[in-house]
Amino acid sequence: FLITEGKKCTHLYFLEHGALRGYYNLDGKEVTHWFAFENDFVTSFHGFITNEPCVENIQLLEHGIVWAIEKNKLEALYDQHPDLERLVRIAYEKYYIRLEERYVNAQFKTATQLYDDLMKHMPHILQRVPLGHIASYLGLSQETLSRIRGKH
Amino acid sequence: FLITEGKKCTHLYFLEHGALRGYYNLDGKEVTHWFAFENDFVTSFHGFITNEPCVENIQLLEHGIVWAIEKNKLEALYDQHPDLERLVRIAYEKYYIRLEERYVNAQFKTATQLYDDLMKHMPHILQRVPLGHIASYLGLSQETLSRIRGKH
DNA sequence: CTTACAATTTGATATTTGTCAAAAGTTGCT
DNA sequence: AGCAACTTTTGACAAATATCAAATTGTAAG
Repeated sequence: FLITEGKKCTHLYFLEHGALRGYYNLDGKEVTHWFAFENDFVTSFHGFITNEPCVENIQLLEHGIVWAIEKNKLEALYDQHPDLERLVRIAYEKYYIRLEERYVNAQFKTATQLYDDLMKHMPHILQRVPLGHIASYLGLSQETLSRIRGKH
Repeated sequence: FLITEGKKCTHLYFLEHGALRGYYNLDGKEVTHWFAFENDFVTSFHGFITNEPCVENIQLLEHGIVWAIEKNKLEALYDQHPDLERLVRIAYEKYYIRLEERYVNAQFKTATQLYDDLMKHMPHILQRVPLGHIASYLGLSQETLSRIRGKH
């Protein structure tokens, strides 16, 4: 685990190699809300940004290489290198619209469409991650996802 | 309308006073995906960030005051004033976690919980916006929302 | 190879929410 | 007041997905 529920989240991580999952507990269930793979920046954004104890867990799913930088140090670097701050601003822009797209999809597509989209955009995920995690990532029950998958 | 579907979205707006709604068309239906009120920054982020023609419409729901700045000018200002870029970075951070929260709610709460949360966080919305818009904002049909509302 | 444990699939049924159609309520205008 | 257009509510029914339980399959260790 990189981060666990209730702790402060003081680092931004960069995943050089491997797979991570971010999830939190809701009514006793683990709800996966993202996966990260090679070359992703990762943290519990809510905790990192607000400095409140974080609500989610970040779990390593494979062996991998992760780099970390402390929030304080990152902010000190912003002062020295406006270029870096620009890079981060642009990263946020990209992450924002990516999330926006996921939001719209989750809300208005059927289970089958969600699965097909995932197959198209992240086909490798199916080999690397157990089905239950994928189901909760898509907001479906594992049984529903299994049935959808059966129809091929 | 501040922005309509298919056009380039070259401005960032600041809503001093009034109410806006952002929506797009899906299978012939209008899907509202956000509202904005006093003191919100607004644009069609996807279009603004990628420079692609935008997919959404931004509509004024009341008389109001809106300020606008062109993307080019804003970026020129970033070069002159790193402080401004910082401000924008921080704004993106806040918008990001707000969207993240909405995402999780939409996916894992029941219709009734969504409505109760909205009542708690944006009670004024009900006086200012027609029910149909609110329903699609929450990802519900208007009939479902009406029935939920009836139980009080 | 066999056993034990975990992950996935299948089946039966229940719940939630959506859809369509009609009725009731609002609002603004003349 | 009375009409037209729009918004909200109500009812009957259909569809999608969740839930619970059990069976099956996959996997790693000894």
